Amino acid sequence: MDSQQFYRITKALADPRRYEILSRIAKCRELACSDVRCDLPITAATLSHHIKELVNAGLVELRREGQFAHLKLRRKVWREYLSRLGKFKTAKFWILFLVCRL
Amino acid sequence: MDSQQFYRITKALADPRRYEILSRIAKCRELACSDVRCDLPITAATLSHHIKELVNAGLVELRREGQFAHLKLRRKVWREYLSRLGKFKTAKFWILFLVCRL
DNA sequence: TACATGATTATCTAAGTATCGAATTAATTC
DNA sequence: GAATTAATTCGATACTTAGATAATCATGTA
Repeated sequence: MDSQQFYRITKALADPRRYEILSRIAKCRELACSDVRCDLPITAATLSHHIKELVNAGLVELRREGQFAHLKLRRKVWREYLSRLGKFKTAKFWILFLVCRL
Repeated sequence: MDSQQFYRITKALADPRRYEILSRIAKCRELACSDVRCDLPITAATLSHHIKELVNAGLVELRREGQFAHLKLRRKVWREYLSRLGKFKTAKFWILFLVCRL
């Protein structure tokens, strides 16, 4: 995962509504746009905008079938993101790292 | 960690510059503002603004000592955040969860 | 006391963006 | 073909915010 994708994902998560949308998608194997929106107080246009951001970030996969757009979380990308986010390298880490290479 | 703090943290991470700042703080046990800024192309005022966001989010602890403000990552909060972020509850999870409680 | 240094606050601006309504495209159904 | 439904695109609006400058506060030092 390159820096650009990392930052796109971070930004995509930063809007609570969009995070909620991602969360709904993540809870299912696959979900249509209309089902995502069902009880959210936003218009279809707004949802479409959020979906585009999530797809651009590489977090969500979109499959068209007839009138419907089915959404799916790209779990591999999600795992990669979590893994990268978790890794601040501390001073202790670097000392250990260097010592182990002696 | 309540929802409000969760969203504050998510927002705090969403600016690349601020993430870089957090990253620098995380790499040390403690760091003064002036050391954080050393080679960043931003004014002290801007740094101060970012620091405030990080402190408000509960991610960074600020300790004053004379003229200096020393910054430290609150690692417990960071771990809690990562843990919460990682947990989308899938349908599979809920089925397992319910079955296990029979 | 005067000066220097680290940090904060206040105010402003430019850029970005969440949201909407209206129009549009595309597939389905009558 | 006409009507319906799912989704997208466009343009406008309202709000947020990263960043700057200038002024201020607080501490340390000559």
